[in-house]
Amino acid sequence: MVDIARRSGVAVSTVSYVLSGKRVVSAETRERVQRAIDELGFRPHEPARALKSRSSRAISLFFPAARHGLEIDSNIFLSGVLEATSEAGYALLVSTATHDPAGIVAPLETGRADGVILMEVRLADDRVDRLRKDDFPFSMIGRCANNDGISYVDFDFDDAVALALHHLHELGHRHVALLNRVPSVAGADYGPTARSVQGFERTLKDLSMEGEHLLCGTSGADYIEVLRFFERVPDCTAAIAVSVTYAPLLTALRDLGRHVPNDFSVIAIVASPISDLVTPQLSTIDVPAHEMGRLGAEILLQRLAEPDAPPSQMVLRGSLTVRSSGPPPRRLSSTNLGMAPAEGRT
Amino acid sequence: MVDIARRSGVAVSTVSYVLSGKRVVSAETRERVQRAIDELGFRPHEPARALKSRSSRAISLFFPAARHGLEIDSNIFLSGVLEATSEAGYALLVSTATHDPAGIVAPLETGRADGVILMEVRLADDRVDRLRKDDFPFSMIGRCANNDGISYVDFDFDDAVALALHHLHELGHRHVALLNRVPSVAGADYGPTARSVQGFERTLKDLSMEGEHLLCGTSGADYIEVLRFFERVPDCTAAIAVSVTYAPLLTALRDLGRHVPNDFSVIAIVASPISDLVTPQLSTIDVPAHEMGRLGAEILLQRLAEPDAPPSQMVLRGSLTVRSSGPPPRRLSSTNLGMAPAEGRT
DNA sequence: CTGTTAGCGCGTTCAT
DNA sequence: ATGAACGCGCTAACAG
Repeated sequence: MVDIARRSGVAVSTVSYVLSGKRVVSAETRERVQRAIDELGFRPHEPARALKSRSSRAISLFFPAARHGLEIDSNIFLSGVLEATSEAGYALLVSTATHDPAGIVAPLETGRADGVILMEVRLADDRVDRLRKDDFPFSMIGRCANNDGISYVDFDFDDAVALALHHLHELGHRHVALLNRVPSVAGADYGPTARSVQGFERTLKDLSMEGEHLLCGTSGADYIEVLRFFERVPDCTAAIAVSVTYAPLLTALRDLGRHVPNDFSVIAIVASPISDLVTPQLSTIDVPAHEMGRLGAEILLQRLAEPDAPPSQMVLRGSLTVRSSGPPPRRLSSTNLGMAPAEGRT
Repeated sequence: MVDIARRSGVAVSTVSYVLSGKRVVSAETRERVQRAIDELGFRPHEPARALKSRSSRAISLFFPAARHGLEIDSNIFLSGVLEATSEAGYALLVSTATHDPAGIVAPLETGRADGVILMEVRLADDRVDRLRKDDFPFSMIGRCANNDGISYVDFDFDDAVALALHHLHELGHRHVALLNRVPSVAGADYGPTARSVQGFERTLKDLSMEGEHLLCGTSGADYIEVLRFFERVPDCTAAIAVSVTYAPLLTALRDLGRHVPNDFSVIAIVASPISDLVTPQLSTIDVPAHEMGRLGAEILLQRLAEPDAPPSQMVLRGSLTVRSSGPPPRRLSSTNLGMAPAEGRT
């Protein structure tokens, strides 16, 4: 910087002001300085800037997939976060911390990041308590039971399941399963699981339907549990699959000889572009993961810009996309083991 | 730091040395200093450390998924990278830069990162030229045509396709399609595409088989192209699907009434844990994405530690996992449109 | 084995 | 509209 000051015949402070724009600089000198900057290929040194200004212009994202490899959705969230941060000129750090509260504040305490975005938020989350204690800036993709003063974006799983259930009811189903991931993935009181069950039970009652809640793993042979279940409960003619649980479900149904969608209906709740990867194509409720990532970052950046502004809290609702997959559902009744969706229970 | 020096009755430099371990400190004073650190909850300020030591202890990963949302694999690579960096005490920055060479050097030039990991490497890559020009430390997940002096990990797509083709030949297939993603995703001369085609054509010749190379998109209705193809070429009884192309393929086959694996064989080349999500379960060649991410980071970190060490260059080979999906392949010949795998062409 | 001290590159206050 | 000078928190000589 001293080089470029000399080269353009000004003081270093003037160079700084040209860079930051925090003081009026005459058009002429500004241009002269700018030329020197371009010619020397000068780039301001971030750590020095951060040291002096006490702001790293970076935020840290707690990234779940670092631990359990199957969170294919988190990718989409990440792309949204990245879009927002880079537009705002912020760098994005991904942190590998677990749910341990000490890990989550490390980037903040060491001055690596100005704020943190949390994912996989639990209804009662130690990390949130820790961040609140020192009033660190953060936002959440997801939400707790008590969210006073916290900015977050969340998806309305309660509503999504209700929506799915209504659709299945219209198709004639009267006995439906809800599949959630095993708690090991996101902890015991994981918001989406809790709230999807809530919506499930309420709507079952409203529509006088029967239903079962199933927790299942996704790797390897976990599908056998699912298979056993549907073997035991043949009346169950449809399922709502949250996230990657569609995989064990579809494998189990295939092994049971139940054809989707002719013999069995499935609605998957998945991050939006991933629904294109599911085969056979299923009706889905798409989680706008990219947008949620973007919003999650934006509300944090806003809080960094105006610390005293009121928190942004939003819950996004999903909408149903009906896909007709494969041949139209004319019945091939002789080959069926299960019930036909159009008939329901007798 | 001056506080903790006073509190433990030593000089600030001693505190620094306790922290870094770069000088021998007597067990007694070390413990005294450490106690003060713990009591005051002191954490060294990273930007200051970086300013003085000219090292950010951070590396930057160029993350493809920021642009096109469907690279579900990149997640797995990321988790591997994250594992290695965090173990080494490095922070991980994800960069949203495109293939533009200016973007890739930004974190290096501003002192935000000490090195860069590249993904989606092209056979001739501008970014690589740029990094080489200023001798910036970097590693690649993937490789160029000319890799002199560069550390990289890559997957042997040539070998993988050859392996798949041999297996299909043993099953009796004589006409096979290779599906790659459209070039728009990764650029015109994308290594995996080029090398998979290479392995395909060589092995076709070796085994006297016929084959076709197909580029396809994955979103929405792209599968129709694939459907048209297999309608036009009914002799083709098997396919090798690279990455997410399995989705349009399976959808097309289903719409054509060709049952997998009874009427048609598919081998997918996918990042390893993702193969569990594919329904129906397919025989796969798994790309060890997590391990590749880990290695990609490790070879960069090693280069940062010993700049003069020879570069590490590794090409990982895949192995075939045969999955029997659904009912055993007894033939239901009346319902078939296509050829049976066990019979091949007549 | 430990203390003293001079910057690292930038932002910013105070002067002019 | 511009310059001079100090210090952010830490590291690494150099001295003892």
